Amino acid sequence: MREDESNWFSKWEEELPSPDDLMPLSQTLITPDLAIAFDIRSPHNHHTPSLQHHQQPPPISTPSSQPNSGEFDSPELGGGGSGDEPARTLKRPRLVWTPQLHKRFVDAVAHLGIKNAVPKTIMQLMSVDGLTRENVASHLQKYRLYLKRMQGLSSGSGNGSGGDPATDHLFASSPVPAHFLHQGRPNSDHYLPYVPVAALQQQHHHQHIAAAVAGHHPQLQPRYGQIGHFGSPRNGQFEHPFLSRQSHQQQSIHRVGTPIHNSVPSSYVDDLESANGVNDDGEDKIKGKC
DNA sequence: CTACCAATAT
DNA sequence: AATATTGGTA
Repeated sequence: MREDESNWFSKWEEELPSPDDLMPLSQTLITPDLAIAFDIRSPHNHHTPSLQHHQQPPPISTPSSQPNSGEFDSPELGGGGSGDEPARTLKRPRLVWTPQLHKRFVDAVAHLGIKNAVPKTIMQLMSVDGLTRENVASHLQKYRLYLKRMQGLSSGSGNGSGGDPATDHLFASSPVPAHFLHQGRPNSDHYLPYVPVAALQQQHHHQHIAAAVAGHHPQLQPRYGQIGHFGSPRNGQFEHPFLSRQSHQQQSIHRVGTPIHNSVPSSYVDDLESANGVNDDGEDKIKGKC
């Protein structure tokens, strides 16, 4: 009855996302306050990678030049206008869940186990700076619905089109760990594999990826201004300019049980996965690293 | 009081 | 449709 333990461990090992793939991801999500505090209102658009700037009223000031190409809106800047900022009360741009981010999310959930996969924990495990609990909670909610939906339908074949564009979207882009589909472990004790690290770290390495790309799907996701150079026109798949670590999140981690302290992986390897698109799931390769 | 979750709003 | 925000509850 309890051989589970050995089992899950084995499974766990197999499904290991590889530490490199896990921990140190970071996105350049900047918190508004921080940005402001640092005065990063860059006159040169420092566009935040995955954040979509919902600019305020772009009243006028059409930036002139290039009607079509660069739409980087510099929010209020542009030189023009808004001299004063709303100082406090800034809204954070909507987070865009890229396949990469989602992957991280799924991995985190998978490794935490559905049971312990709650927003706060997930958030901490993801270690994506700038990510808030609410961001994760919201996504988690949707993800759960997706899982449920998927359980009910296993029949494959029905769909003729080979793709359920309407059903999956982003979620389909990352393999759902099998055990997710039927969870059976409501109670029982199973030790926690490990507890997230506190994140006490400060690094000042300036690594910058500059532009990375952004080829957004021409078909979906219509407006995006990013500079579209770089093309991988028909290549598909997007990449994001990740990087930059700036940890600022700090909360008490009092969670339970087995205090297996683990240390912070200092790896910096970003997983520039090729984001598989639809099809070809290609789980990650597990890099056996011990 | 903090965090979760489901519902609801944008 | 995808995220955010809110409200009730544990």
